Amino acid sequence: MVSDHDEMSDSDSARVTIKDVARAAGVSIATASKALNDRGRMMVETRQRIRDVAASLGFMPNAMARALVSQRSFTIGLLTNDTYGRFTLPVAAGLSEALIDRGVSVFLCAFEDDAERAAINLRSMQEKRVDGLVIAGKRIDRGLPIDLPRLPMPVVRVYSLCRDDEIGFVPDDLEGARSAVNHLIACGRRRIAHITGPTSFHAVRLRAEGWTEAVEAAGLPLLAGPQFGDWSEAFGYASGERLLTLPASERPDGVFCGNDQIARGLIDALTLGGVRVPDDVSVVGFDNWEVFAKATRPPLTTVDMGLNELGRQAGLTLLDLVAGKPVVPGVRRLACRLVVRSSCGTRPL
Amino acid sequence: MVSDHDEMSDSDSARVTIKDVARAAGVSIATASKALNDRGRMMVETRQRIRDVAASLGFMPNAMARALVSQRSFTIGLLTNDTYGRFTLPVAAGLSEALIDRGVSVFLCAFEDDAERAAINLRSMQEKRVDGLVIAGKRIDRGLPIDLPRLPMPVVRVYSLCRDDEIGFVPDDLEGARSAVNHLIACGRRRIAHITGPTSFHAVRLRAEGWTEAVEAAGLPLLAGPQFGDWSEAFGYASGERLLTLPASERPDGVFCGNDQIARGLIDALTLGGVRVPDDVSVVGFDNWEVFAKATRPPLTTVDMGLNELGRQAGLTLLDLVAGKPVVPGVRRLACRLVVRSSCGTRPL
DNA sequence: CTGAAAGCGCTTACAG
DNA sequence: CTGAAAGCGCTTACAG
Repeated sequence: MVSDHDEMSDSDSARVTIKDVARAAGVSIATASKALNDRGRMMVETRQRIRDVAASLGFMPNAMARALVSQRSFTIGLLTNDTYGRFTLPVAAGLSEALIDRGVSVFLCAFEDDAERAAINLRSMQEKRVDGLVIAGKRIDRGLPIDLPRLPMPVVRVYSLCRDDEIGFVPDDLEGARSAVNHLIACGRRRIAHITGPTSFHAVRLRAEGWTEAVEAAGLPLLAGPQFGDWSEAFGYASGERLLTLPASERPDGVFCGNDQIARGLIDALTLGGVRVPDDVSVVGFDNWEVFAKATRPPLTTVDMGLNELGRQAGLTLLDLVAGKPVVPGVRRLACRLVVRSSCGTRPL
Repeated sequence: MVSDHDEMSDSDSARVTIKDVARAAGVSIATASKALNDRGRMMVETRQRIRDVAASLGFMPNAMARALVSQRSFTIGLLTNDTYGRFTLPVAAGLSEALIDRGVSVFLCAFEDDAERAAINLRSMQEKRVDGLVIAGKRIDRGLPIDLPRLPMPVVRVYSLCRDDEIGFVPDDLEGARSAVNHLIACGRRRIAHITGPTSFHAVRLRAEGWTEAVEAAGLPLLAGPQFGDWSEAFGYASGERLLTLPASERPDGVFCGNDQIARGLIDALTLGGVRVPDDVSVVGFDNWEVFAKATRPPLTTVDMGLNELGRQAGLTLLDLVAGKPVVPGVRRLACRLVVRSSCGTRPL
């Protein structure tokens, strides 16, 4: 049987309270509190002695007691419907990293798109008195399947739909797309196609717009326009097979794909059909999902959305809000970053 | 400026305390508490009236106050060094789903293999008085980069090294491997190879053992023995190219791969070399990482480790421990499940 | 410079 | 059946 944790020795830190520290140091509780929190004025030796005693006793302040009086729990909730964390995980990593240094911990509430579970999680966060909420989604044009009835705490959104009076962080898809296309152009490509996901996604429309703008700005042809499909490797593969049926003169020499999976499928089909990447066709992806991007043959040049940074910024902004600092509402579009690998060949200097 | 959350109306639920409920219902605080917690004896009408009042006021009990007196925070910590969540995310999903129904929330503490950050997170969990800790890793033969100095709360491990006197949950790699090989045999394969990760992983050794046992039990040849390499698609691809150089008679007709990425690379190389999967060679993977397994051409038959269930069980066991129930120490190996897709052909009935 | 007291929002014996 | 009181572990004015 396992019960180590309740056969406590005297040094059991969880049970040491500030009262024990005060007694051991021969001071009052109030003084102990002040010494440990570096507040008020007192003799340096007294302060140091109290701290030494606390350390030797293994004292750890009870955050819940502290929260009760300070009305700050030093916790926040991360609500997401992205259970498998394709987007949320990098966001969560950036978020907690930024917050842990400030003593705040994050509750992870992930639920499939199930309104009831969402409500349970939300209620739980309210009872636990989180200082704020980060709401993270898996697309920028959808909210979560809960309405948030005037929550009594600040909310920040990440990679999710965001009303004008709310605060949100999303990647700058438009600029990311432009940089992908400009890279293809810099690599000497002139016939640049765009193969991407379903038009119902706002991200798809933004990326297509970026493609259009950059292609037109360079005075190049828009070819057949963006090819919309779904986000899968299978669609990329099918698109590749279609390109193979084109006469070589009508084939694009560069393809900007809406995500890495499409790019992967496309490259596989081209390779199998004897078209060389990047020699014959350059390909750029979107997402920098490393497990895909690095494993593609050749490794994929792709656009990184900076999800980590999105999480970090969201966390810091939420903290500002909690502290009562004024924050301008609206959505922030954070810069994407092109990660160059080998699928476009070398950019001429 | 955004500050909705502090322009509170009277119905602001976060500020409604049990005192408000008691006053509005015309009873004492103690009575209100009893009514809301369904404890003690009292007139049903009184109880109901108090509840109605609480509901109409939007009362939500302050979990921290409650925790302070009950000495139970109804939170647990999930400590992991698997920042990108390949393993931890399914575990976390299973864990929180099992716990949310019991009112317990989970703190996510992910850190790269960085002892200092680990220590900060651990300390934070202790100050927040989590009821217990789940420690999740990314391999079954390594602990986290922290030593856990006799923690004052129960600990359960998932997908991580586990001492005999601790409690841990891991997948049954041995049996999972056997079931993969037996499936190949049932599909009529006789020359079954094993291509897998580095021998330094205990999981690799267990899976190789399962392969050996199942192959020998069927009276089939062990061929060249397991081919150890790394976990990458690139290694799978190189292995496929090597198989292509073999005379057809010496080629395996079935391959059990140590993970899905190796299987993916292998299949790509075979396909490119004109060897058909599953017609000429059947392939089974390990992990059921859906984004890979489903996108492979053909879709991959593979072993699912049941990480969700691992998380669920870990959560429930941790709750037992918290409740003081005796739990037999040691590591539990949970069954894996073969997910049949198309990479092995049809199993003859 | 230090301490006694009140209070954060609850629950739990214990009286009535 | 109901309520007054003590207490969970802290912090924060406020006195001394």
